[in-house]
Amino acid sequence: MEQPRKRARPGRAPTPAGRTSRPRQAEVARLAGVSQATVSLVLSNRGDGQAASISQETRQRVLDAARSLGYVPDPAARRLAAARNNLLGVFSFTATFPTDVQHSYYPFLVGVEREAAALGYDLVLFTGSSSGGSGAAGPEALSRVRLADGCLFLGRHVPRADLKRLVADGFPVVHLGRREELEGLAWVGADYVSASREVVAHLAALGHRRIVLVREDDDAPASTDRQEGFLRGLSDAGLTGRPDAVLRCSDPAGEVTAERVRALVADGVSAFVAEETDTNAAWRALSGAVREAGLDCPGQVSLGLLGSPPPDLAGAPVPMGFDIPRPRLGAAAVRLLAALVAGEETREPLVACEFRAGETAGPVRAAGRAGSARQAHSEK
Amino acid sequence: MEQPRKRARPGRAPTPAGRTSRPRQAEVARLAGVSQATVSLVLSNRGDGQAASISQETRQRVLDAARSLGYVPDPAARRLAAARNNLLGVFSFTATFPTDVQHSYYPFLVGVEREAAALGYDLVLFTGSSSGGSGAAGPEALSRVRLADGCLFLGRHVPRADLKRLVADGFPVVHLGRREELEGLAWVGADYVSASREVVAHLAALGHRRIVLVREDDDAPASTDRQEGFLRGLSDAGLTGRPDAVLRCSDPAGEVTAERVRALVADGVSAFVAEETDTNAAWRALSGAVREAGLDCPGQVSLGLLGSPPPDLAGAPVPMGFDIPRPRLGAAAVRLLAALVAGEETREPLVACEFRAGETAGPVRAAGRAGSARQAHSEK
DNA sequence: GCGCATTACTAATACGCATTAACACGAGGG
DNA sequence: CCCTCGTGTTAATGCGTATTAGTAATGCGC
Repeated sequence: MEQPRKRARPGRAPTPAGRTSRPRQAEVARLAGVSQATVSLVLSNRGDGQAASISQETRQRVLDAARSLGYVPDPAARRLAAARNNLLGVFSFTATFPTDVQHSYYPFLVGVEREAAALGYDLVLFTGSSSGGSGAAGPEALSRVRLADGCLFLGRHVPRADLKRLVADGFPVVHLGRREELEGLAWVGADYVSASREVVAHLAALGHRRIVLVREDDDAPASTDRQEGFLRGLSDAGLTGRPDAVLRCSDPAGEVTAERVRALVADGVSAFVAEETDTNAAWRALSGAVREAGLDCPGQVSLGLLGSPPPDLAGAPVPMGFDIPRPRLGAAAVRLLAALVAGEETREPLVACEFRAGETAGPVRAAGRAGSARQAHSEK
Repeated sequence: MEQPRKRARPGRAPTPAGRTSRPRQAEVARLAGVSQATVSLVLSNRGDGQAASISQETRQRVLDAARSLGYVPDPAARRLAAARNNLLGVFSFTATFPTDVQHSYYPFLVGVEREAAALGYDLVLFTGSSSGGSGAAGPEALSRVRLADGCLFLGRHVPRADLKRLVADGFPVVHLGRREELEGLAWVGADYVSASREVVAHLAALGHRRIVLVREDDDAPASTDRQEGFLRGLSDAGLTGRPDAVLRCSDPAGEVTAERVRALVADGVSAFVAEETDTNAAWRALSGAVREAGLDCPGQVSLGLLGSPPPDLAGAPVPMGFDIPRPRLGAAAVRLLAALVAGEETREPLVACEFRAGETAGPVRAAGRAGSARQAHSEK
């Protein structure tokens, strides 16, 4: 009668609150007349496969009970119990849905969503800029992602330190966009090298012998890659890259003038390609200059854009070039992440771009010969 | 010494796996020479506030220990213990990120994300089409949303039955877009009535005495609301609504012709407003007819559009009217949902639209007095 | 000095699920 | 008839944290 240690149990109040709590495995178990453990066994084996010694009948009873109660496993508990919860995180340090749609990750998310759905994952969007919740945007912010099985990071503003920490802890992380500086960080990116190379190859196939790349004065990997692809494309086609094949300018609008273009054309250049950047300054300058110079675009001069056309194209001919398959990039990132979560060691970092024929490239005209370029055209 | 029941402890293997375990509160506690509970207390009170009786010294020791070990709380455990997971679901029966950006929920999501972040919630995106997770796309799909603390539904294709079920179970649900048919379902919508009223008020203030609403033959609440607001606006301004103030047509393009518009203007009508629909047929017909009739828009006739301008405006003057504040709608939905989750009973269904001055409305010209069409043109 | 309030902290849960040793029950095998 | 297997199910645990009852220690008033 002395109840040795019955100290009016501490811990939590019997019922958290008035909240009509969602059903737990325990409730499902009660309804099905089995134990909670059985429910867990049945539900985790759901896929069918090697039923771990649960009779068909029991299994069915449990499934029925679960459905009728609308049971859904608690992701947190699931995760805590060292399992997985079929949740993939998506984290961007800037807003994922910025007001300025132009800079959004939307196209990526299209692919991310589709692929995640296909692979059976749901997406948790961690709101990175959140100053809300508990505390500042300190380590807390990034540590929340651990609720998911793995996390996809968008943008280049992800704090290095936190990322490193996650990677070091063995948390599955994939960065969307090239990011080689961080050892062990998985990432996916577009293959600008091959794509640029392909563009050059197409121009070469159209008969162009002198092609000039207009790029900005910038050492981002995206720029470097394009240049590398461009040069490789040239050498593939047996066009030794003359030093003036690359026009690197800090002020495209000022440097790529109609005169200059005309001069280059007179010198034998028959095609130009511009790198793609945020502003697409190179492309704008180039296409503007060509128009101003009174050159017929697909006719006398071919143009290429190493990337997607600017959104404000509006009537202008679609440039030949390549499209960055953003949705596919997103999908690839998800696939990679899923593989990491599953413990596999897949590597699939680069996604191919799609060649876009466009309307700004055509065969070299025989009539378009120029002064010192006579030899170049002699084969016509 | 006989160890009554020491059954070689079941449960999990001593160490889950190779996972490099991050420090736990227990380790911090050991280092600081206190109990785990103390660590929890110190760390959860982080913000400062009313220190729950922990001495400055201990507090500091714990904080130091935590920092030196690089402790980060495990969100899964945190949420498990707190009996909520700070997750809000977002469910759309069509893909959340459709390829066709035009029809996307993007503008809403902008607000949803921002508000969720501000309130300290993360977002779980459920895809209706998703066959993923653990089950088919059947009733299972909708039941998955229960994994969040509450859920936001987008679009009008949400199956009634399932929604009803969720509501009946007391699961916090908010529908984005008016939805009154379902008892007990919380929703947020735009206040078309007030906005339409305001548009009319503006026109009245500019001196317009005869205003005509062009609407399609459709009984959607959105249409009805606009008409109601229009009529109220008229009566506010003391302009008794003549029966012919509303032009309801099943084929706007065919019915709203240049002739008809000219006739109406001749009859004294100085302003037209069109309702907004998917196709904006009414607006297109109206503005086309006015142009065709050779009427100067802000000068001889004022036009209004009860909604957002069509995306393909391209150079045409921005119509006067109102904008549906989609981001704010999203934000309001999140606020409402958060309130429901917290057990509050807030009601904030209608969000005000923003009046847009545009360029298609101007004061009535003194010369534009009615009578016959002759006068209307005489000032030319 | 004895109650009583206050302060500083700890012990003991509980959260919901996965996991696994252990048990119950028959079916053969010797 | 006992013992070994196999099969189906359960009891008991742990994951890492939050919470609360409880304890020890101190201070205060009379």
